[in-house]
Amino acid sequence: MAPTTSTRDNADRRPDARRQLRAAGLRVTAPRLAVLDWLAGHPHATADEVATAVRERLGTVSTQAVYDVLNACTRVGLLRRIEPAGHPARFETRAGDNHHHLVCRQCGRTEDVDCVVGARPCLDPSDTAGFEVEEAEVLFWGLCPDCRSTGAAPSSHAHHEEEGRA
Amino acid sequence: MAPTTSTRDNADRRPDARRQLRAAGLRVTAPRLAVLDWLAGHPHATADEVATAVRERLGTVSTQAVYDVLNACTRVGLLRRIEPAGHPARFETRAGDNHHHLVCRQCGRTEDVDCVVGARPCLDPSDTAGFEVEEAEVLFWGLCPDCRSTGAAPSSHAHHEEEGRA
DNA sequence: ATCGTTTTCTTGACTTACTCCAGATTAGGT
DNA sequence: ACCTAATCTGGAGTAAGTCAAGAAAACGAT
Repeated sequence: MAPTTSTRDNADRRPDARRQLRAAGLRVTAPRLAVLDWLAGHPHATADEVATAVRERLGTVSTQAVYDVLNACTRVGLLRRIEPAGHPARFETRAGDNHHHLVCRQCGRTEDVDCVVGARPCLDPSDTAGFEVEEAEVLFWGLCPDCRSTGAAPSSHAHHEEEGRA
Repeated sequence: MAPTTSTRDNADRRPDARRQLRAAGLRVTAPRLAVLDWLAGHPHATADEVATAVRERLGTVSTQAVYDVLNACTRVGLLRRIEPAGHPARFETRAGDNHHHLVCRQCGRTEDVDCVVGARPCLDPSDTAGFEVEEAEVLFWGLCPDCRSTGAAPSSHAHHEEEGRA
């Protein structure tokens, strides 16, 4: 949040990221380092949040670059993408272990939940319908503490706030 | 798929839908009946597919009307909306029971999976972080039979087909 | 240290899947 | 049959992300 870092390109602040990128066969670039570095301290951020943070550090970074970085890192497994229905995608550096998420229906706030079961795919469908199942994604939907206190209980349907457009 | 029905408004083909709408406090309209009726025989259809099907039956129906119907019915629980990451939302009439889904990463084909556990929320997170958990959504990701045979194994990262844009 | 190749970043248009708005239309109780 | 609220129509608007072409870096070899 508070950019205590100087304006100059501080590409080496997190040697981790550098190493990880190399190991994954990706080139080490300032935007990539900045994304990985910042995301390590701010899990579950949206692409937009990442872009803002990275720009604060590096100056100008194109939206496209941010998406490219996020996609490339996700592809090689350095990042994990979570896409809760109705909310923009969120990214986290905690990838690889198989943990799940708790998502607030209202504000989209996302928290980690350790896997209830254990190893991936962690659950088995009773009938796979011929599919080759690769992963079980578990999402717990609810209301975060903040949204709970701000009224608007999601209990029964039809409260005047998500009311179609009548 | 084959509209064996005559072109005229066959609003009564599915007395079920009529009854359900009334019970839910929604007005009985031709688009609503058509949507519910068709969807009953074509689960996991996208809004676009629904629109096409409904137009085949009723002639002109606005996109907005389709979305309104889908949203209204979802809101009162006559329909369930599934929104797999990276794919448009899908709708099904099997709502209320708590079953899960199997989604093809490639083509988005969706199939039902009966709940492994039982009653909602069906799973409990170890630590709710202060959230009021309401539902556990389980999505099994994989490849459907068709996409499996069309090559493109999703096994390891970086095969030339989802290659960012290099 | 410099070069050349390959990957990555920039700019900016475009797409998809929806939602919003204002006004015309219609359902259904009385 | 009427009235009024609920529902549709048509068209613009939005959010989130993708595509494309060329400029600029990064890496490896010289």
